[in-house]
Amino acid sequence: MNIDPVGLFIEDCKKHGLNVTYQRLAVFKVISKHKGHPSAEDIYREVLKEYPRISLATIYTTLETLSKYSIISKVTPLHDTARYDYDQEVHHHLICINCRKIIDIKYDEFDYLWLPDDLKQNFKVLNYKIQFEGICPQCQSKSNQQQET
Amino acid sequence: MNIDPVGLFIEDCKKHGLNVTYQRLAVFKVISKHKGHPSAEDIYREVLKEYPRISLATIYTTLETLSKYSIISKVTPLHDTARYDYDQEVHHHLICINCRKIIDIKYDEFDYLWLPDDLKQNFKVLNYKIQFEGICPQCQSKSNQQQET
DNA sequence: GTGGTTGCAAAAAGTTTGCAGGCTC
DNA sequence: GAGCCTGCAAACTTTTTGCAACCAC
Repeated sequence: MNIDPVGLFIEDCKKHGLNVTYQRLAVFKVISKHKGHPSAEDIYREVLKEYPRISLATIYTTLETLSKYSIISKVTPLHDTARYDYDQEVHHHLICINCRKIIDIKYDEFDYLWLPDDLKQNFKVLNYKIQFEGICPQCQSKSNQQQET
Repeated sequence: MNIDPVGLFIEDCKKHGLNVTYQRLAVFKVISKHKGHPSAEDIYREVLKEYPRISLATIYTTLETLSKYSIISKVTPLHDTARYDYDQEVHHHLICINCRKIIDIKYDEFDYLWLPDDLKQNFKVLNYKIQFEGICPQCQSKSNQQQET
C-alpha cells in the first residue's frame, strides 16, 4: 500500500526503535532521490540547503546508523584504508563484514561471466571483481561461543 | 625461467623506467609474501623491521607508483570516501576508474550466480556484488577528444 | 520527563605534498 | 653527474568522539 519511500523509512525507523528526526528524514530524502552514490560530503551539502544548521558529524552518525539497520547500504565496505595485493591472477574476494578480512578465491566458473551486449557497448569493461560479503569461519565460531555464554 | 617474484619485480621496474631502490624492494617483498591484503600501515610496520628509517610517506608513494604500473594492485579502488546507496534491490556496479563514478546495473543473469559447495560450507555468504571496472562513456569520449587535439 | 539525538569543537586516522639531501643508473 | 627517489614535517581530508543542549516519543 505504501510505496512512498519516506513512509517506508518512517516504518523502518519505528521497527528498529529509532526516533524519526528531521535530520534523519532529510538525510534519507537526499539519498533516496540521489541518482548516483553520494558520499557523506555530498549528502551534507545537499541537506544544508534545507537545514543550514545541520552538522557534518550528524550526517556521518546518521549514515552509520541507517546502514547498521540496512535501511540504506554502504557501497564501499572497505573504504577506510586502501588495501593492496600482489597476486595479479584473476581472482575474487570474500570479505568478512565482521573482522574486515579479505580472503582470495579462485574458481574457474567466475572467470567467464557473460556480459550483456548493451553493457559492453556503452561501458568499456576492463575487468570485474566479485565481492562476496559474509562471515568468515573464525567469526562464525566466535559468535557461537558468545551465544553459548 | 624466472619465477622468483623479486626477479620479476626488478624486470618490471626496469621495463617502466623505475629505479630499483631498497625501499621499493622492501615494500614489494612484504606485499608478495603477505597472505592477506595489507594496508599501507601494515606494510609500513613490516618494512620497519628491516629498514627502521623508512617513512610512511615513502610507503604510500611507492604503493601508488607500483599500482600505477600494475606491478601490484589496489584491491579497494573506492576506499577514499564512503559511498551510500538507498536502492535495496540486488544490483551491481560499474566503476569508472577515471572519474570514479559508480553506475548501477541490473541484469537477472547476475542474480543467480552458482556458488561452489566448499565455498558455501566455510564462509557464510550473505550477498555478493559484482564490480565492473572500466571507462564510462563520458570519459571515453573525453579521452578521444584529447587524442585528436 | 526521559532517553535517544544533535551540534560543536576537537581529535584521530589516513593520505598527500614540498623541499632538501641521497641514491640509482 | 643527473635526475629520480626518500625522509621529514607539515598540511589536508575524511571520519570519530565527548559533552552539553535539545527534541521525539
